[in-house]
Amino acid sequence: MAQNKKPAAGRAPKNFDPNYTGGPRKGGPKTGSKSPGHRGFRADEGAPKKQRWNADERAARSTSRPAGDRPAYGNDRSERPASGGRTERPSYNDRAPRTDRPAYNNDRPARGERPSYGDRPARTDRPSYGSDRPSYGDRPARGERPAYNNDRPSYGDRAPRTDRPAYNNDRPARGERPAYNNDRPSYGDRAPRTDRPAYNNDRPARTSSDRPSYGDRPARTERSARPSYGSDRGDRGARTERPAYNNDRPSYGDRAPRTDRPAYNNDRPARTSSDRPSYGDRPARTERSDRPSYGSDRGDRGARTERPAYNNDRAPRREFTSDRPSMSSSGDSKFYPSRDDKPRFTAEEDVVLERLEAQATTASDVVGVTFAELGLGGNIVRELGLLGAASPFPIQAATIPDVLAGRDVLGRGRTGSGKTIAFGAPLVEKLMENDGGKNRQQGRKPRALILAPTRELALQIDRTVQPIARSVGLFTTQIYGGVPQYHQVSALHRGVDIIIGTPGRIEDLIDQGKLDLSQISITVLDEADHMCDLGFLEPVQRILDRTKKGGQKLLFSATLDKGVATLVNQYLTNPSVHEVAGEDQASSTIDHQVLVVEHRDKSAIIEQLADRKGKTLIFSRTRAYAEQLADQLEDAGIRATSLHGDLNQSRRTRNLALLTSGRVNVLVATDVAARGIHVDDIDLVIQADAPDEYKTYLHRAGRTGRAGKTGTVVTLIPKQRQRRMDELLGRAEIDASYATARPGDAAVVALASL
DNA sequence: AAAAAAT
Repeated sequence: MAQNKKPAAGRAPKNFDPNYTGGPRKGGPKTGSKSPGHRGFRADEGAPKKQRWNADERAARSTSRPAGDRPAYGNDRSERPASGGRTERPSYNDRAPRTDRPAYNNDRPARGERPSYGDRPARTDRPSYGSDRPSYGDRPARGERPAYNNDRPSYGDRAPRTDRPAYNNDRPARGERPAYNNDRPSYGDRAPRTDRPAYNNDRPARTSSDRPSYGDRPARTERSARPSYGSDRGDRGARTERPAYNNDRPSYGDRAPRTDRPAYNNDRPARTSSDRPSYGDRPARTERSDRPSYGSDRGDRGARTERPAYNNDRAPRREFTSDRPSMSSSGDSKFYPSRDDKPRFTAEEDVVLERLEAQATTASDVVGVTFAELGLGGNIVRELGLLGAASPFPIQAATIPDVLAGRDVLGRGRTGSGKTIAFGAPLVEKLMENDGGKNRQQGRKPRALILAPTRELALQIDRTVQPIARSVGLFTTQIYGGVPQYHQVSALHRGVDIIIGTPGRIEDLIDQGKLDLSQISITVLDEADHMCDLGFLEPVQRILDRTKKGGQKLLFSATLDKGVATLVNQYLTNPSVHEVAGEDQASSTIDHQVLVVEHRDKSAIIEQLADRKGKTLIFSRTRAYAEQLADQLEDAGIRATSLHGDLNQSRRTRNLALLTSGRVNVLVATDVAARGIHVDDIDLVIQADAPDEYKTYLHRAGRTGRAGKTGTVVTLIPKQRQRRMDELLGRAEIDASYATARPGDAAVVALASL
């Protein structure tokens, strides 16, 4: 229970109260008797209140040490037993629910029945829920759930526990569990757990022996009163515990979509057609809508204005590149002369925007150059060496001097080319130079901000930037959602120099008055083009508006194009643009293959591809499919896990760590993992669903073939998607080989044995 | 569709 409180620390206790009271009361007769009487009369002096405060304090303490979760939890642990709550726990275990468990468990085994749960009263809600599903707006609630799951999991999972054994068997390597326990501090701490084994053994007997004690409970009396289970069920709807169960379910709720999946898949074929219409958004499309029949459509295709348009785009693009030398000499500030072109494009279109005119740096240009020569201080250079960056990569050599000179910079470097250090190191150097000593005081305001599109990326950036910052006595903190605010806020209170985070929580803290960006003199947008996409642009603009006027701005991305023109025009002054020359297909270490498959063969082929030794990253378009695939692979005996936005943050972090550490070899992810995430030695990327955007393709593919290593990208597409795929690969300037594949084909086997 | 805040 204390567990529940912990997570609640940063949030509204509201959510937890119901469960909380529900739990304790039933578990401990004492609390049960107290609550009715004392609550009404004395909220102030009652002993219960003290306990609560203690619990809060505990929670606060534990949350205050996120960095050192374990120690904090450890403390909790020690307290728990002392609290005596444990003594009561047993009674908790005796809870009616448990009695039900057996029954519950019995139902569970037939997980497939779950759907049958739908028949239950509680489930009835689902339908409505289901209808809400479509709208993601409701999801927010979901975000919570996951959180609930963290604590509860242990709880709700209890029934599932029966499953555990099997689960464990599947994941022998789950050394994580410890980590898992950490997440579930309170839970794991529970005596019951240790007892579990014993418990289970007792169970059979227990039911009979405990029953008497059950009889003692007031509530129980009611239970016993229930003549038939059937009636019991009727009551279930009203059962307070249920809600709790439901909370656990959420994870299951995710499953619901699964049911839809089949339908979804079925729709797919149709999709191709529906997607086409999306093309209709294009000017040329207007013609299309006129076309009554598809057949006629095709006939017209040759004449399609769009096509040529594509070609036209590309052609100039190359010219642009070839013009580079002359252009770059023309001046930096006019890199966005063709703004007039913009209106022609809509945001959704996957069109190659003109490349930003850039100063190209080649690898040969930086031979022999050192970080020190670029202007970085001794401590930073030393730290970079420790991080494995002995000498600068081209993109770093290109941008560091300009950043140090205080210029606004746009940097484009292929995935895995070292962009984080390219902005991180000079950023720290600059802050240090401006640090007159008065900036070390407590509560000083942050002076640099690094924005990223996903939490994992923010975390990863911090892992690189923090040591660099610390080497010169500066502090960083992460500000992103999905975790309690407390630690972040207290860090801000102590005073930090560099903030690394995602837009949502940063805005949230600003609105709460807990974060002041007025002293931010350097702002970095990583994956800048993505940050300019619909849904991100406005929050980013609001955040930039809060930073110091005239502050330095750095925009980085592997696919930096004129999609960032809005921000550039609005916030940057005379930016210098850098890229690394010679980064094209020819220099790539990635092999691209497209497998044309029958829809019904898709899952079998994915399974065969993923059943291999090396690390494999699989991308799916939706969270639900990612989850389904991960389950499918696990069922097939392949150690796999998933990464997507339906998981709570601790799971996301843990699952990613599973792949990083090699405890699983397969990660199935949504595009949350497409950009920036670095995991060593991923040698195969499978796109279970083809991406819609060429940039997405490039970023997903960029998860492999890093640091000069080789990698393979396999994209599965249905036959009717071939043409779209051609276009996309064309825009990405990638040459891929096509093959039609069936399960067991040589091509599939060969890929799996890579 | 996904991501990004939380309640």
